[in-house]
Amino acid sequence: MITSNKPDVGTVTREKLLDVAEEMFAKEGFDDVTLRALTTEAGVNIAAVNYHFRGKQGLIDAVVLRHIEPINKQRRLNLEKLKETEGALTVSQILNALFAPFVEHVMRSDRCCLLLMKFMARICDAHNPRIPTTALTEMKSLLSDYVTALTTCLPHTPEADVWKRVHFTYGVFVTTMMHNEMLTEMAGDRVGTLDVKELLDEIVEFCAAGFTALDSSKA
Amino acid sequence: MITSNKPDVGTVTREKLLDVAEEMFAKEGFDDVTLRALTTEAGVNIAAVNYHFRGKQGLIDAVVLRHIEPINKQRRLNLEKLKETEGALTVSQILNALFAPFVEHVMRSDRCCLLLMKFMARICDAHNPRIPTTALTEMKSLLSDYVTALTTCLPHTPEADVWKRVHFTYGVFVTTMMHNEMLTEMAGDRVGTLDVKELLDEIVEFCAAGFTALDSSKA
DNA sequence: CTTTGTTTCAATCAAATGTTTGGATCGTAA
DNA sequence: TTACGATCCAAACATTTGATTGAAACAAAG
Repeated sequence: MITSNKPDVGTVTREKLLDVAEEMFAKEGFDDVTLRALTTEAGVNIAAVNYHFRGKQGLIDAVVLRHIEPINKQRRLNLEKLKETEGALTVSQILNALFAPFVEHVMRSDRCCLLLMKFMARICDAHNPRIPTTALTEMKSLLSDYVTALTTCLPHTPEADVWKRVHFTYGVFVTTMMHNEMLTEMAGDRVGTLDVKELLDEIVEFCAAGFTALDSSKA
Repeated sequence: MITSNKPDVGTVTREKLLDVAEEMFAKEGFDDVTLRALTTEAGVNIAAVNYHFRGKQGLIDAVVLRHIEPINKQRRLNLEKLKETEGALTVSQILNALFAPFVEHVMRSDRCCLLLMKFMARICDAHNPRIPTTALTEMKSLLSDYVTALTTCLPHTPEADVWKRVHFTYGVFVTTMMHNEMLTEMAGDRVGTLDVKELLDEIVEFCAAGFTALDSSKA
């Protein structure tokens, strides 16, 4: 045996870095967080980032994949399960299969909901060069399958237009997650008690209406 | 007389800076464009930025306000004109009054449509500290008036929920404008021939359906 | 105790960036 | 021409940032 028997020796600073990075990246974005601010907040020497993650990008990769992978796995599962059900699917069902894993992941975490939402929204910015490419290709392939499913239940909408509408929906989702503090402000008396599940249902209903309305208007 | 009688003497580098800045900011964002890259592209000395605009932020302010002000002015006009019409307004009418000035401004410009769309999308990122505050307060006040108008034609939706849906719509609009190159890719054979007016109509129809569906489901 | 591998730390490095400076250049008016 | 204000420019400056280094601290094994 070379290393110690206590499994978490030496991994405490690594975990600390991941947690603090996640929080600060969510609040300020990947580029606006300096390694100095991050390591100071974590109570860790700045060289630890290079030691444990081979640099800033490595830290970003680690903290991003930690969240995005289980969510996308569940999304695949949901779609498979949905395909097995008999009868025609509704747009709402499919959109829900796509977004519910996100909500479940957020609520399962012991972390502040609003912060995690914001972090996930930053991950969804597919044009940010800091997002690891492995996450992007997986996301693209996943969306492709969802578009196929959506096309089958929108008889009058060509697939190219379904893509466009998925893009619209994606816009609603990301912007809402990113600027969620505006929603808590609007909630009035129930400040801070933003129900993520409820919010997702509203988004799904809003977008599903858009899908079906444009489909029937082409009939 | 102190200065020359030719009105555009000495303003050529100023204009050049504004034009190049607009294009590069659109493509890469405010922070990712360095003054060196910008002035090199413009064929101008780097000190010109400080001389003409008192620094990078001053340049950003100038190029942002140059576009946002005429659009918001037209938006106010449209809403006033709409209020004067008899009978109840539709959600589509109001959303159109909000977005049409943007399209008209883009098409009136001699600049590349897609670039200008992207630039405007960046301006709409209200949380970017580089966006001049004067533009933000105007936008907030403007949106408030539009929400009031929307509330009157959605009898079952409380104003707080109208705000939420406006937020959704804003998300569709901004994301679509920002990542418009994805849409041209999807267009297939008609690559590059993205019709901005047509695209806006689709967005309005998509979102209007979401507004009315959620209103009637509460009836 | 000595050795070995892992982890931490203060200090330093190299590159990039916005800003500033002091003088040169140019056009115009007296 | 001369004087003057506006404009331009090469060079330098101060700061920040991610990365690196070499030694120290530590724990476990021999």
